[in-house]
Amino acid sequence: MPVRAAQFPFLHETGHRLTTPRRRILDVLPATPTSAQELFGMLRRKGVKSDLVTVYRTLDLFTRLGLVQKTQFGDQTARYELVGATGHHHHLVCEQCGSIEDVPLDEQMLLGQVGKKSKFQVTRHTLEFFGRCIKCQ
Amino acid sequence: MPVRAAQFPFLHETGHRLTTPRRRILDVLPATPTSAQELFGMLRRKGVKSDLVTVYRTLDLFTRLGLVQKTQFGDQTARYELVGATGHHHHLVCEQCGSIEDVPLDEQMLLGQVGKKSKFQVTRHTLEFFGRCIKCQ
DNA sequence: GTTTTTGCAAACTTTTTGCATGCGG
DNA sequence: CCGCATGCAAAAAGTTTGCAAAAAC
Repeated sequence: MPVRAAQFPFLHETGHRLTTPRRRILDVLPATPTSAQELFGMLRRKGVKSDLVTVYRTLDLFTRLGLVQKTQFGDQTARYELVGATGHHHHLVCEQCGSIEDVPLDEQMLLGQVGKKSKFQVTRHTLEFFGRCIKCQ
Repeated sequence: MPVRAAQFPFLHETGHRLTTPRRRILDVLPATPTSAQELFGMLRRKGVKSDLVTVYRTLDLFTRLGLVQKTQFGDQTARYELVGATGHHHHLVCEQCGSIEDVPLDEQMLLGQVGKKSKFQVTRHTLEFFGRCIKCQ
């Protein structure tokens, strides 16, 4: 598990503790956008006793540390995904079946366009596509 | 008010009724992302008695009709804006003061990139930038 | 007249907060 | 041991639903 080994120092370096709940959440966190409730369910199913509040707090911490990326699609649910090996990418969200496909895109040009049009200092961005997946067409 | 005059037939054509609450909401709806609560407050301040539930239902209808665009930034609040004259555009959201700047971008290239990499059929997309506005830098 | 829409109450979902207890370093 | 982190209970915030009364057409 190179991912886990690589993530742990991250906590210590920033003055946070490596606790069992945090390790468990890191164990199940996929690289696909997943809600806190879903993660909580995944832990339960693995027989790990956990608390939804801890899941939220941990995801918030991981997001602040840059380990996790938080996204929101149409609904009012936040989704979290491990940034890990896959790196920065975007999503194709099927409005019929809810499936999510990852897609890497080169958006340098967009950032360049923004820079030309405004003095706004961009630190991050979200880019999501909605429509029909191959199966639902 | 060319906007209002242009919007109203939209309702009738799709079998919906032109009611006072809908007209009032259209009156205050800005072309900048605004939450249901905020709109409700704007109506109150104008002395218009209204109901938050009606605001939600109306915004949902307008969104389905394409009059309004729904977006969600980091928080769990949905924001709605009139699509009207400004047309499709994106947002620069300041994470310090919450101000929102509009920015028109040419994203054809991105859609082209998606088309090359996947058979997914894109119907709409969201693209938001976060960072520091000019004042907050 | 009859069908859509509204307003109110209440439910529901997701997320946040407060605080005593527990665990990591 | 000291202090950050957890778990529990409860609250907050945002949104949705059911239903009788009102208003469009």
